[in-house]
This record gives sequence, C-alpha cells and structure tokens, in this order.
Amino acid sequence: MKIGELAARTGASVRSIRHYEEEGLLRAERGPNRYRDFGEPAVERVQRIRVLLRNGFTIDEIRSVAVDLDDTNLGSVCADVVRLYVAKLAELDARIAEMRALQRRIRGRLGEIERQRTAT
Amino acid sequence: MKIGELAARTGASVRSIRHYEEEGLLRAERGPNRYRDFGEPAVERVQRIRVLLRNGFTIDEIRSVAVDLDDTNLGSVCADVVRLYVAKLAELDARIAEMRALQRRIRGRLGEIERQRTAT
DNA sequence: GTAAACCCTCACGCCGGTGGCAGAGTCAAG
DNA sequence: CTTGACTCTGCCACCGGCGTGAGGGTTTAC
Repeated sequence: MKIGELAARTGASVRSIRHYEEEGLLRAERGPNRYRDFGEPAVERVQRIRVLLRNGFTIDEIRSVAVDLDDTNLGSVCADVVRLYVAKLAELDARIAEMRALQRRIRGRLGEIERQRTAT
Repeated sequence: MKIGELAARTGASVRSIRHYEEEGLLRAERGPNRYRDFGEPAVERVQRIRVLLRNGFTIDEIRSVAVDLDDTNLGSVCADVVRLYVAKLAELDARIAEMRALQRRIRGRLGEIERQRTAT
C-alpha cells in the first residue's frame, strides 16, 4: 500500500511515517516511481511504534527493540533489550503513579470549585 | 532563596527555572542586586509545574491554571479552567490505560524470553 | 487531456527544554 | 584585596518528533 493509505489506517501522519522510515523503524519497497510501498504488517508495526513513543520510548530505543515489533522473529533478543524492558516497566510504574496522584489533585480541585459554586 | 538553591532543591536546572519565570509561571522578587529571590512556596510550585509538564500540560495551559499552583488563592477560576481539567482527566485515563496495556505486553515478552532461555 | 489528488525530496519552524558563550556584577573566604 | 563561586542579561544552537511549505513528478477520474 502507499503511504497515504498507511497513514489513514494507522492514524499517523504521512510525515511521521516518512520519519519512521528515515529512522529505520520501518522498511518500504520502492516502485519504479520512487513511491514507498508498504506491506500489510506495516499497519500494526506503525501502531506499535506509536504506542511506544507515547509512553516514553525514544526512536533510538524503539530501533533497538525493532525485532520485537513484528510477531515473527520471536526470540533472539540480547540482554540489552531485556534490561531496557525492565527499566521501562519501572518507568511506567512511576509515571502511572504520578498520573494517578495528579488525577486525585485535579479531582479534589474540581470538587472544591463545585462546592464553592453550589454553596453561594 | 537564590536561583541556585531553588534548582538544587527541585531538581530543575537553573536554566529551566529562568525559563519558567520568563514564561510567567513563577514570580521572583528582585533584590537591589537584580538577583532573583524566591520564597519557600516556590519549591513546591516548581515541582508541581514539572509534574504537569511531564504529564501532558503545555506551558500555556499551566499558565492558565496558574492560580491553582499555590494552595492560597483557592477559588475564582473560570469555566475554561474547569473544561481544561476535565479534558486532562480524560487524557490521563487514556494514557494510564495504554501504559497498563503496554506493561502487559512487555511482561509477556519478557516471559517468553525467559521461557526460551530456560527451555533449551 | 486536464484537474485533483497523491507522491517525492529538501529544508525550515515549533516546543520545552538544555547547553554554551560573552561580558559583567556580586558575594564570601582566605 | 584577590580569588572563586555565584548571579545577571542576551544570544545562538541543539535535541526529538514531528508540522508545514516549496517546488516538483505521478496517478487517477472525468
């Protein structure tokens, strides 16, 4: 499929997809007209890349776990990848805890505002 | 306190703190020697700014809820602030759910790697 | 056969910093 | 009274993950 279709099906912008390819996270065939041609698995691959990006992985880190982006090729990861995963799990724990605390603060604040609005 | 101490106590860089002040998130007295002079509450204020930044608020948004950064001055927020808070709560919900799903995926992957390592 | 829609590359801009540098003032200790 | 650590303003440049636009080629639909 061409880049526009991949963009539409993943929610990523065309620009982002080109960026992922430039950065080596994604591979594309090229026809005689230099257009990128992506296979079906690229859809899930892009979605997974975006989930990782939203949650604290950098492009470089994603490249290092690239083998895990497809469901083929399971196995054959090095100790570095394992260490990265373990570190990211801890990071995610911390971020989740922080977000929860922030939610509590905001909810508390909204409650106060509501009480103030009602109590007059 | 002077900017260096505030930086040390909050973990923010001196540069960042100047940036927050320029952006109007933070106020500082100035002595006769143009040095910034922060009060004790600035410590918590900077920490709160950083929590918000890490969790999806932009500088502009933080400025708009600036009145809520201190524990004084509660009350007198406009409807825009309430809308922002409500939207951010939903965003945080989504982000937390996604992070949990990602954790599950990573844990699953780590489990597979472990099984593979053990089963040979 | 032409207009719209798509694709290409190149290259600059944004945000929330972070760093560095210059040139200068200030403060505390020896 | 000097030395070193700190502070000030102002500027320029970098990062990542894109957005945006220029200037061009290709494909598709009428």
